[in-house]
Amino acid sequence: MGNPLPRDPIADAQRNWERHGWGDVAAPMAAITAIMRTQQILLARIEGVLKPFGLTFARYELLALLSFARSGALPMNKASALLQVHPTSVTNAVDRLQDAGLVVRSPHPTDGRTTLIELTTEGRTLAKRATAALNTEVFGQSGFASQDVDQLIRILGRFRQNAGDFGD
Amino acid sequence: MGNPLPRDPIADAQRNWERHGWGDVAAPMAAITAIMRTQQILLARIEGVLKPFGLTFARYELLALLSFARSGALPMNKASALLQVHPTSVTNAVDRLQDAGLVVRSPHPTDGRTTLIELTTEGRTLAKRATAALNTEVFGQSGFASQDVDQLIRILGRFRQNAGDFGD
DNA sequence: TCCAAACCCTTGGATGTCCTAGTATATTGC
DNA sequence: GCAATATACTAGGACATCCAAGGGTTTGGA
Repeated sequence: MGNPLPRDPIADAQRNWERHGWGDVAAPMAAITAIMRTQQILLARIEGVLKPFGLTFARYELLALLSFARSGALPMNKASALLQVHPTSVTNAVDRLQDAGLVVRSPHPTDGRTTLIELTTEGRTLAKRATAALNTEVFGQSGFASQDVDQLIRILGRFRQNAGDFGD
Repeated sequence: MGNPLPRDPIADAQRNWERHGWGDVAAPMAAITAIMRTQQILLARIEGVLKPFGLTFARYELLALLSFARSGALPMNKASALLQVHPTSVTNAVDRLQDAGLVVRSPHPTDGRTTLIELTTEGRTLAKRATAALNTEVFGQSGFASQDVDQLIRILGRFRQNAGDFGD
């Protein structure tokens, strides 16, 4: 989408903030902006690896989640909570995965309000192959040094907990 | 969108990865997933602060970029490069900002292909107010410890450089 | 018992992102 | 000088996310 810039645009923004009298929040601004940009880069890599499988990241996440459920099935509201996305996003993803024959919807045995999402055989197979691809092509070459990975997990873990993502 | 989960879903995913024989990439997977989730949380906070101004983050970023340009104007392709988004995304944002009277399009004086985006007076004022709000309500209370901010800037800065975002 | 409140999923609408083309203008090379 | 190539912006389409609203199901208190 573009060639490398001559200079780091986020460092420039940080200098601009300082120059305009916001020196006290320039560093957190830069850190947050860097997180946004890093997410964008990582998402693009992930989507690139998943494209040959006909998957997007949103659909892959759902598939992977189901593949780790003992029964291979989960209620939609559970999936929504675990993936931390809006219920309508799950509806959307399930629609497409179902069209692709990777999951099926089935009624909950005891609660008429709830719909279960269940992996099909093809869905389970594809999840396995896509996971292997992501592991070798993205996570296995993340570009983060080992100790930086630990730092990220620690810093972002604490942040997410403070943000109310999970108790414990 | 949901209540806090009893346990950290990313830590769970990491354990799942290890249990299924991907222990060597489980940590980077967890770090990357944490970045995705953190971005989601931060974006929601930012959008919440900008909503009263009638702005989204995408539009705010463009407005802020223009407000730091000496002349208050930038070619669209420059904005696309600096914000590191697709040109069509800039077109989209400019359409809406122009409808809101915050920017105007004007022809480039010497290059007939190029369109300049220029801040209006209202645009400049709104950018200033929105920046103040973000600084006090988001960046000023990011929830990251000062030394963690430094770590993030360092780790993510190196990552972005290796990813080809900028030279230097 | 039974009705109101709570919960679950889906539809429809607004935004944003990217990709692929298409149109217009500049630049380059012969 | 002119054709071929490159660059800039925009239109249309595919996806994803969220919010608001609606219809069906359960639950809980009067």
